[in-house]
Amino acid sequence: MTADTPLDPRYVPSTYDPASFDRPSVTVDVVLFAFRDNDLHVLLVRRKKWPYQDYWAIPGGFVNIAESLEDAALRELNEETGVDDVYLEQLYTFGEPDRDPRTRVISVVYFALVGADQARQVQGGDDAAEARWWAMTDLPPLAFDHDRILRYAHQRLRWKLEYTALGFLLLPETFTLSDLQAVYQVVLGERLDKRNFRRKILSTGVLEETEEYREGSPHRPARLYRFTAAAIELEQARRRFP
Amino acid sequence: MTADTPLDPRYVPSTYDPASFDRPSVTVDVVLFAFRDNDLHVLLVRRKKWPYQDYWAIPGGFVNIAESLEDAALRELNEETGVDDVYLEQLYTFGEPDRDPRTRVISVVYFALVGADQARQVQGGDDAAEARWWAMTDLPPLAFDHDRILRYAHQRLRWKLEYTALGFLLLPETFTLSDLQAVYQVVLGERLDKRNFRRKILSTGVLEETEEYREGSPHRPARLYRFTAAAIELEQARRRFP
DNA sequence: TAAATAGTGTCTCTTAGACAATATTAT
DNA sequence: ATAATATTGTCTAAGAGACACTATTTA
Repeated sequence: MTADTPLDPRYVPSTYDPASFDRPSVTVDVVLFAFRDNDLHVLLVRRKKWPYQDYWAIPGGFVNIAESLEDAALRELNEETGVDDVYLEQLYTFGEPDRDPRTRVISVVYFALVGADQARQVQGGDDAAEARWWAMTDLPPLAFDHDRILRYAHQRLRWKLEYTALGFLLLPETFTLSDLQAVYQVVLGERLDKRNFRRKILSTGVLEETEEYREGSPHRPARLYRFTAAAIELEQARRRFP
Repeated sequence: MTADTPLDPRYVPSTYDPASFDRPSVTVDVVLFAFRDNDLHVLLVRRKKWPYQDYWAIPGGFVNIAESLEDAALRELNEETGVDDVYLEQLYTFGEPDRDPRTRVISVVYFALVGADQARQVQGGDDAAEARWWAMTDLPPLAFDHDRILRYAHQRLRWKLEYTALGFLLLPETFTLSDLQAVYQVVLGERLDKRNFRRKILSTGVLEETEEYREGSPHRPARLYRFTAAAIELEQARRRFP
């Protein structure tokens, strides 16, 4: 019985087709989220060639042969945005045979979050540029199966905010609790009670008060908070375990 | 700035080495768990060739060019075990450049659970055979980075039992609540209170009573339960969303 | 009747959610 | 003083965990 396992030299898989024994290509794509203008945004790039010319797509590219998947993701990201310090985790690997009309492409997709202040580099070109931020509520037509990927990434983000206190990853280094609540409300798509929200977030211990306030508005200034370094470390460790 | 993205024809990655511009190979591996002899077991196969000759490894193989990743996983699994109906989800994609000494191999690893009664086919050969079950508490030396993969799969299983009621996926079609509790205790590595365990599991609604009892022991017979089909459907749907 | 496992209920503590009034600033 | 947002506490309901005795079967 064990003689017809794939490890046996005599073994020939029933679906084997000698004419098409190419190896699939592997890309690494990155779904990068940020919170801008009170809305959740994704970074997309415009395609210049067939297929899906002029459609928008999740940034990504081929893995170099001597580079880890995560390094590839960080490199791609840095090339697109200049961003260096992001929260990154592997999202899912998409490999349906017909997702790219050119050839078999397997995409290892990463999920990244960046603070609103860190990703200014991309902002410059804006509409005419090749890469820009899009509000998740107002996406353009997307190339390949990228709408499905984006929906899944969005779901992962929702899940993350529901079960962890890591929403601050989408905000600048300091922020008010109202800022943070806005992130949660937009991502989760529901209104949250202010008192319960504060109690819950503060009880996790991932935030600490600064001595500063956001001044300049015609109302009481809000205290600024920052996250504790330990918070991210812990989550990264948990995620990166494999 | 966008001129040096990978989408630009002029772009040359800094790590590019023309001599080694092979495409990575892609394998699909499957970590298959079952609960046998009151212990958590994994299915492993023995390698016949270099590298890691005679070491044990997670079963897997190359993806056929026209086959989805999930189909590849199911095919590999069926070839090894004859098992057809398993719970399957994608676990993680491992792609460190040096994890296989022969060439760059990227492994999309799936996580599978099978009822103790369904995987008898492998059981026959036992020690001399090429594929056999190993208790997680007593693993042999493993090929490649497969110990790491196994630890991660084990963690995922722990997580799954902690947050869902899907432990029955490791059991035969009918089982007693004590059987199920044993699964949870072994996988989670802690003793559970019988009353609390039953209350919690039954409250999820994934189980239903049968009219049968397990007879033949010198004590009160235990009622047999089965899971509701809806339970698995739901979890599969949740997982497969992407 | 002894041995062995099956089966069952209550109390307490913690946590999550509903809910509204006061505080502070700029204009 | 008015407008606007910040900040704070209590009550209630539900869920999680600790805990021990009775029931049923075979040998």
